[in-house]
Amino acid sequence: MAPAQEIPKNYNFAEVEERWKASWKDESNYFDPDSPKPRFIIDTPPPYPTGNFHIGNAFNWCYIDFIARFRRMQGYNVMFPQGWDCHGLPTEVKVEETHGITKNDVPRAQFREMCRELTRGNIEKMRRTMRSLAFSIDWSNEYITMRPEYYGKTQLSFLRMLKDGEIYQSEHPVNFCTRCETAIAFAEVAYEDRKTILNYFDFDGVEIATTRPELLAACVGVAVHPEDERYRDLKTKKLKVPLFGHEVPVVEDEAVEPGFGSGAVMICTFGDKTDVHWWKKHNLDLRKAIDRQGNMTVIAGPYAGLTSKECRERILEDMREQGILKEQEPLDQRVGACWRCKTPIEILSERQWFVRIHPGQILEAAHQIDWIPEHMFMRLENWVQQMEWDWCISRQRIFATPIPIWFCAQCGEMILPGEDELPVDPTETRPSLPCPACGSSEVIGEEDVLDTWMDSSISVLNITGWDGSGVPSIFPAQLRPQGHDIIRTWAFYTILRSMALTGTYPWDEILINGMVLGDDGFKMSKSQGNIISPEEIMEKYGADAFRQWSAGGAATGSDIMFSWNDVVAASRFQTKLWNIARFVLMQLPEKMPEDASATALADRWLLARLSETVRETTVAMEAYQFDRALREIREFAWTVLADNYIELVKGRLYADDQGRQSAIAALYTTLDAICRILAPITPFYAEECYAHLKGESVHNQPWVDVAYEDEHALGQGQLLVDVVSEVRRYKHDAGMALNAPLGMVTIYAPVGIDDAGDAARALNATVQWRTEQPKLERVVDDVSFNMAVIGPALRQKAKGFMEAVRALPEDQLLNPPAKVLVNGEEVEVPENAFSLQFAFTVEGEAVEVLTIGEDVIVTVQRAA
RNA sequence: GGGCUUGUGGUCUAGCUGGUUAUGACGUCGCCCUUACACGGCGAAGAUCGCCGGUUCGAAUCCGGCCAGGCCCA
Repeated sequence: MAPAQEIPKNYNFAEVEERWKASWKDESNYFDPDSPKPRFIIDTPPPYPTGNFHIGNAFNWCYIDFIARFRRMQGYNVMFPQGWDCHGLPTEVKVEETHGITKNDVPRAQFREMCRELTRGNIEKMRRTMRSLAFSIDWSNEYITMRPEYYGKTQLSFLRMLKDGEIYQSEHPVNFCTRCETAIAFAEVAYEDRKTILNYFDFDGVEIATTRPELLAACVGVAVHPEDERYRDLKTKKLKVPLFGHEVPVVEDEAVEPGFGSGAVMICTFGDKTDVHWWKKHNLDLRKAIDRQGNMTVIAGPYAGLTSKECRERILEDMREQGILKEQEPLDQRVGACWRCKTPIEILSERQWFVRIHPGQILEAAHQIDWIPEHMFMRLENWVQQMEWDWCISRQRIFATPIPIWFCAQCGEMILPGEDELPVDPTETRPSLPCPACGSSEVIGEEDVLDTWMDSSISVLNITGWDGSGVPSIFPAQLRPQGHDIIRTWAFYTILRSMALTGTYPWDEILINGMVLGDDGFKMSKSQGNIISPEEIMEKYGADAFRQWSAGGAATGSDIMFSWNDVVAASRFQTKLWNIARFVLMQLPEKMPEDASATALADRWLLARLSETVRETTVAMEAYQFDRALREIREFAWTVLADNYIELVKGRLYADDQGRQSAIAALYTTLDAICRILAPITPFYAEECYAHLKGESVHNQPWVDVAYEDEHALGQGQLLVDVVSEVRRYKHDAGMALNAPLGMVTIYAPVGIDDAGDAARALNATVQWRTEQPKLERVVDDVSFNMAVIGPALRQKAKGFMEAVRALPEDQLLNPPAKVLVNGEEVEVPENAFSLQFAFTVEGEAVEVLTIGEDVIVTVQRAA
């Protein structure tokens, strides 16, 4: 314990946080694979290494750190790993930007190395922010998806699923970004509102409305509603496509809306998802009019080589010339666009790799997981139920995990590497054996790479030590924390792959956090100008204040608005708490006596309240209700400990009599406990305070266990506190300073109370506790009813009953009858149905009368 | 258009398995620099709990409709 004079007057968060950050050891947070303790494995999100650990990440990680620290103190063997989801387009784009090249200007291997280099630097920047925020990450379990040991596992998982028939390649329509020149999954399609033009034109005698005339060359049919009278004669006819001249069938489909446009729809391969649907259903031809770069193909005839936009204009011009363009009108529509570059996506038919989706199996697994909050499960359910086709996992990019496959140049046979050869890059190396089918050694390496979700969806398999041989012994993990924005991606894909590779669900619980909004209530974005970085907050108020905002800013699961107010309030709480701690430390002796115990009423009351607080906080932490936990702690520390208790016992502490030992014992226990229950939320503050108190690290302490049951202390202590605050209020109202001498205060309470002189010193008055009735005249002033008793007991008779009681004469109210008459019916008076409020009249001397609750009366006789 | 979700004093927020005067913070006003703290203490004002209807003795809380916002999707 540090001597009082060594305790600085002000809490300097910057100095304290810097000092502890430098002295904490990574090893204290390592998961111990050999530990007999129950394990708690957290499948933490691997962020994309942008170099900027933003406030949304920081908020998410605060939750994780609260849990990790709390569980460690509770005796769990916690794994809090840190992953980095490196692959992907943004890094490729950034590299192209900074080097002033395009990815095709340099060899693939060189381009990858440039991406790796950028990523390494970005990861380092983000690690620094994470350390400043005091996240107790297990750095021995860090994984980086671009490293061979990780993407080798991605490849292994690919081969396993390929062998199991869960992965296949096929020519199928896929969402395609013509700017990025890659296929993308539905999860990567962002929808945007756009204005477009609906063009009406003559299609071999039938009026057709389309927003995409450039796809005319890809027209493979015309659809009408089966009951549409206008097109009755068309049914079996073929129509000739204008400008191009090829013939297409007319098909009937219920899904055609007769009211929209002309009621006849042109089917192209492919304008939108509905086209894909009809194309499959009616078994139509495939005509590819747009290529991977977004240019028109040879089937577009004279328009070949044009961009789709140029083609559209030219076709409309030609239609106008031929007099078949009837009308044009503006139309609002939602357009699918690449989530990264916002280019409208095309649906192209491409040879791609797919993962099979089994909706039933995924939902069954998802049902075995506890979703917090519960309703987030529905988001997954809705997504799974409306999946239309399998997950396209191949990408035409460079910085990603290679698909570990070759094709025989002679016979086309697929050649797989041995699992012990992984990782491989089939564009750089050759298979170790010749083609098993024809013996040729001429091979073509697959150039396509894997969707990055193929990397990140095995995060939990990676941290639990999956090596391809069945289910890891520490699988499934205990918890997956993540945001609700990636339920349909990361959560969904992880469940899918866990089922495919281990046959079981990946985690016991999934905790979904909300999104962080700017202090203006809008999503943080550059264009909105409302971005606030964790660094900016830490610089002004420190990491602990930021962490308190994370804990207390919103209920778990709901979106949270950033608020400087809350951060300032958090910082003030730390200042207050620092002063409390300083006061306590100054009172404590050099060495705490072994046998010190709390005996006085107020001291026992404090411990009983502390016990309640610890119980509530523990329940809240276990349920991930960090806002509730923090509220409990603040309420206890500020109101109960500082405003009530310390004010009450100050006199006793100064007086240096025998009661001082009792108070010191209570304060010591309490400060120790506060440090510990606060440790998961404000690790720096708790550590600093605990160091002064005990000279040890609070993070090595077990979670608080103070079961202090004392019903009497709880009730009587509360009465003592209420009396003191009531008399203080009286002093305040009378215009007296709170420490002004008051004279005589007499408290008439039903039970005898020994307050060890605390009330007298706190009020600067002579205080007498009496159990007899005061010699005052009192009259019944009002009746208050206990609805919690009356409601269930009397139901619809409640109203009449209350009227009947109010009407009783005073003597009957004081001695209530067993029954009262309600609408001519005798109704029994339930126990504790009502209580009386009294008004007092003063006799003789000038005595002020205060009442507390129902049966405590305080008289104040002011000094002359 | 569909699914989920939210709507509480000036601002943000708790409560929402129904029970008398609705939580806390910031802000506002008044008094107080009492030897831990003025980043403090003691008080005060301020809310028809989005609107309408229903269930109930009793609704911020349950049900239905409407209005407004958010997220995800078509």
